[in-house]
Amino acid sequence: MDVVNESEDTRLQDFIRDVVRADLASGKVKGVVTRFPPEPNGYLHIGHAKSIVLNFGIAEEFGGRCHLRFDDTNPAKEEQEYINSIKEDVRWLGYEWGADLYHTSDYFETLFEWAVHLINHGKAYVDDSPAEEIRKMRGTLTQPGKNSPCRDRSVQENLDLFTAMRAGEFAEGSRVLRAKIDMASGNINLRDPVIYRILHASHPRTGDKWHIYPTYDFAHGQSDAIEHVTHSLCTLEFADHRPLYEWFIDNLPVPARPRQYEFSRLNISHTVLSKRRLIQLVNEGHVSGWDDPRMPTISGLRRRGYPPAAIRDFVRRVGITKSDNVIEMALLEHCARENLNRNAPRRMAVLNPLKVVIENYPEGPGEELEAVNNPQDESAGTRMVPFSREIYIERGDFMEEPPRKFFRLGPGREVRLRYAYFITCVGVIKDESGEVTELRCTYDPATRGGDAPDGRKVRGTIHWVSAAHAITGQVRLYEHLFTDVEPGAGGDMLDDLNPDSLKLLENARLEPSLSKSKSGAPVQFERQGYFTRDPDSSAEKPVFNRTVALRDSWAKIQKKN
RNA sequence: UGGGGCGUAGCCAAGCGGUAAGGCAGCGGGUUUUGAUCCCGUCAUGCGCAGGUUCGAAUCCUGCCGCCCCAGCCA
Repeated sequence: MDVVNESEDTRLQDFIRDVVRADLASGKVKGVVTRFPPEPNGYLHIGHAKSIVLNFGIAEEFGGRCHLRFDDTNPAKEEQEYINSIKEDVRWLGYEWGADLYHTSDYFETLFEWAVHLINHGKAYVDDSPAEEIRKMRGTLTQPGKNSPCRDRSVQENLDLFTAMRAGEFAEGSRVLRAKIDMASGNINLRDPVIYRILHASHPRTGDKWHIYPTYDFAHGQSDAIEHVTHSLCTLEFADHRPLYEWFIDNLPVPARPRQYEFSRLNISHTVLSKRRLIQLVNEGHVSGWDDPRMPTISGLRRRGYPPAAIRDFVRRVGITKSDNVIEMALLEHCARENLNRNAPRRMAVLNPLKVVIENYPEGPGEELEAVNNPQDESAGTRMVPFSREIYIERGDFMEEPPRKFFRLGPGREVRLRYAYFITCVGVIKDESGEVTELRCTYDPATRGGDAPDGRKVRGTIHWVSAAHAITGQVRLYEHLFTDVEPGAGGDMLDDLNPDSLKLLENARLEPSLSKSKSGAPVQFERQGYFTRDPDSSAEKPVFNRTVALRDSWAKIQKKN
């Protein structure tokens, strides 16, 4: 394979990479530096993955580096727990920041000096107005704001007040420092934005050292400058902040001039990706936690069994643009299947067991039959699977009155047991209520391994597991968390919760080799889907989560009729 | 009624004045010891709408229309 051509073919194209290439080509920047700047106040979700893959990906592609920077300017809502989970998730996604781990709080002292610099140049002032008053004076979207009565304080008075603010001499919320820009600007962010507020909260990293904390706007661009970030990539809602970002860069003695570029955030059908709504799902108990396999969080996807490579592939396929979008969940699922098809070893598992007795098969321990581990990967080899007179098959693989095109088992019908024998159904046993409790079958010893020497064909091949050898486990089948493409579009997202998003199967019968499977490792249950062992598993009872079902054209045919 | 952003197929998305890439979904067919995978075919006389410039326009100009974001001492 021609490696050079391959990398050409897969070269990613988007407006941000265009800018990076141009800046590198013109010599505007000598190397590219990006950053992923999460606020440690929640768990990462797949929307963050888009940003992570973009930022770390660009650094990788252009031989630069990507910083991991915790944007920890608000001690009121940030916690160490989140810092830990974020690091774990970024690593799991396949990225490493090396020595480039930073915190905005590392720059608090510099930021303070720069605020003083602004005051000294008459470009910032302390405002004593209550929050409510400041809000009123800000004006509206269509009407200009009004100048605060504090706007023309002397430099000295501002300095004294700001110093006292730092010393913790004022009550929380009693005063703020504002940049003096333009109360009549059409851009509300320029109407004398608050850049420091009083917060008597203990910070996870700086403890009780500070009583004032910079706002996002006053911290972000300057942090980028301090770190010599060249391309500061963020989502569209920050586009309005860019003039402010640049105003600080223009008015402060910063060591570099980073540039901000905005792209649209990721949206996915049948789920929600806003921090607020994710928190609500967790806090109100609609899911078991941040890592519930139905959650679009990185930890949820991990527990669900999504390979990190599939997530990277997904966000790359989605692309980077400035248009609003809602990506169909089907694309994410496709990426998972494509990866798992290549990598997941195959096993047999009967989710809804129905006992089958093979009347002409000898009693006793049975035999072992060879099964292929992965038809897509010869190097995965084969394994031996025990077979005996009593087995379990899937209830859904038998119908007493099969409709047209049903290729599986029915009275008098013959099917192939995968890697085993052809069997024919010769009897159906039911209980008083009429429910089928057992099937009686005969097998053809000549079809051992699954091939008929006489060339006889069967339409169906079904999976099975030896009753005496099977281990019993719990299987969790997941569906979309929401029934609606856009949850909450019609009001409350809770109205759109899918009542069937989790189905528990307590009595699944698993091929014995499954007792050895490791949590997180993918496995395909033949004819059903991709699964992974859940950490809830116990020694006696393994638990498997369904990552994604196999495509099912039979279900599609049934739906049509 | 202010400022910013965006409109190419059901969902994404290339395209940068020379006659609409690709992926997902869908549909049709072939192979198959997974109704899986894989393979083949099909899917925009059309690029929000209306004018204009040009030999030629999704690309340039003008005017409309629609959608998203902004009035936290959140990020």
